[in-house]
Amino acid sequence: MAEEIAGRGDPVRTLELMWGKAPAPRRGPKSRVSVADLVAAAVTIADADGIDAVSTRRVAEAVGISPMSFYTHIPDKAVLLDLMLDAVASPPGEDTPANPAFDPAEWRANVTFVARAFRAFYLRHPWVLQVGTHRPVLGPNTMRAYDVFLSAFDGIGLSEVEMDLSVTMVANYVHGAVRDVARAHMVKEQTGKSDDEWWYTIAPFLETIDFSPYPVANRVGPVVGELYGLGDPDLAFDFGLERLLDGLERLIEGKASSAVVIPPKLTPADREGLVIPPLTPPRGAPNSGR
Amino acid sequence: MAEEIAGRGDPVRTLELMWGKAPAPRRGPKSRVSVADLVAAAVTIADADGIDAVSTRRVAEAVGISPMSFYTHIPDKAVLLDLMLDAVASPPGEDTPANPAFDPAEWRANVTFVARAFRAFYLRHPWVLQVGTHRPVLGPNTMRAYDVFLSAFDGIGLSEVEMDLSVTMVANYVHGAVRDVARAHMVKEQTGKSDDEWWYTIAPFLETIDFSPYPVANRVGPVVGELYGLGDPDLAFDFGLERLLDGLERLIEGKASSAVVIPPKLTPADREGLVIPPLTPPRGAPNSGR
DNA sequence: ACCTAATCCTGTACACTGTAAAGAGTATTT
DNA sequence: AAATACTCTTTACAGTGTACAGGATTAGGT
Repeated sequence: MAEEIAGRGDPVRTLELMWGKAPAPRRGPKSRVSVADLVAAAVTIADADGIDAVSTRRVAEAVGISPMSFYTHIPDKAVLLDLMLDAVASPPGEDTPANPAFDPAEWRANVTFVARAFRAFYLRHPWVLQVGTHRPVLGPNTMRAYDVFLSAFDGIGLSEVEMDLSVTMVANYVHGAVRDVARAHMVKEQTGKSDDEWWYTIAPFLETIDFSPYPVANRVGPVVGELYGLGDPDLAFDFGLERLLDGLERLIEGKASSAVVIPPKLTPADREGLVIPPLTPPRGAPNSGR
Repeated sequence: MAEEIAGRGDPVRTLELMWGKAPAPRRGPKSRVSVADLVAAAVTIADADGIDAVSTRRVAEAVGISPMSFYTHIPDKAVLLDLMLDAVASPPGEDTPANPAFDPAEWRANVTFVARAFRAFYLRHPWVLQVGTHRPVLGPNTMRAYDVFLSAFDGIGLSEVEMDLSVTMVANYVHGAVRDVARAHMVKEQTGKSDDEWWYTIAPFLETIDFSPYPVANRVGPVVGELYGLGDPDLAFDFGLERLLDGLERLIEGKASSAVVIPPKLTPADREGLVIPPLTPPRGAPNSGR
């Protein structure tokens, strides 16, 4: 019942493993398995049976070593989760060109594209939504995804800070919006019960309840329900995305003349010379440019 | 390692417990504890020590019964999670008036208010973010929160469907945006390590890495880092919210003349007469109207 | 060739988890 | 008084992450 949270292991050790920069062992027997093998096995399990099917024992068994041998290669389960997140952020078979050609004139289409790709990524690996990451996963694949994401906002008149904030905004929105759909998918697979069946199961009970204390919901709910049945996640996603794009457009239009939106409140400059990577890389990768 | 997902127990039983409509027992000894006691204890534990500290044994012990007696009152741990979510959605001490007076003329302020309140709710109960809900929590408190949320969008020229979509959009955005902050809080409390320390720990390693394959990120990252240090979550939140509001404003402005935005694609009308509650109540409550 | 140190792999063990099963005690209905 | 329905308890099982100790294998230093 340890909760699934990545980013708790020794951060440097995690990064070393993620970038393949762990110092090569000088003595001792050759490993029968590699870290990549373990991570790949874990991802396979997670894709198939969900994140709670990923146990150190099962991963070890999948690659053919004994349970405790897992810890020879990966110090923690938390580290495994980090490695899984970066591994899945850009599937090997679907590499993207080094610099995706985003025409700034088509920025709405570009942002829509990366947002949809990001969403598709979550739907392909829904377990990612269940892994809480309280630190950015600074792995190569995640960085790549962040770079592509950022590129969609490049050259359209936004400052660097605004670009980062915009990526964060869209990524956050996508993350929030995809939850319901992804979970619905998972539940359908696991329990075989669709949303419709669930509603019909509880409908008799709901009829016994007085909804008058919730007047607005009571007015809106039935209308929405009749028009869209039990909800159209794709519609909801596009609706929100369009609003976001309109909001961005207004920002871009107003940039030329209007006041600066982001106040540059400098922090004490004792960080000079320090390599500070991006603040909030998206968790996972858009499967962009195919 | 069972994953924390609510909404898996018998839905009707869950609803009965949530609305206090479980049939009163006709015989047998009086209960020493109530469902509300158990839920309250569980929430206390979650608030204090995080969601993975909430075990059936610990909850039972907290109310003074033996571990298995838990199951006399609550069928599942999944049901407990649902009950916790609705219980926390509107703390007893902070009740709101039945109809919060939202002046439609001030809709931007109103939406900002509910969004901020929603965000504050997550920061007060960060464990809510770790509980995956694949079904809406149709409890009284959650309904109330949804109703208040909806009210902020009422009377400003949006259709019912657009109101629902707008609430969903804002709720999704807030959910996504609050993750990092909430987790940072939790980690700070649990490990005593702040984001800054984490960055300084990994900085030496990061300097050994070639970031040139990520040109845009490599350009944006340092600028953002220098201006805002390790990130200003409040700023990022407000930035995204302002864009959202601008997008909504454009929608509202264009409503009078322009074409209908939402195509009314009717589903087969075999749902007539069925009471269909709101599609996607927000998970948790804005602490609105104080 | 030997010894030592580093490394991989393994078995055992512990404290947890959710909860199934069975039974003991208690209050109400018949 | 007997049957019933309910609360609460004990025991038990299959899982989990991982600490610890030891055995097997390789390379470097002598």
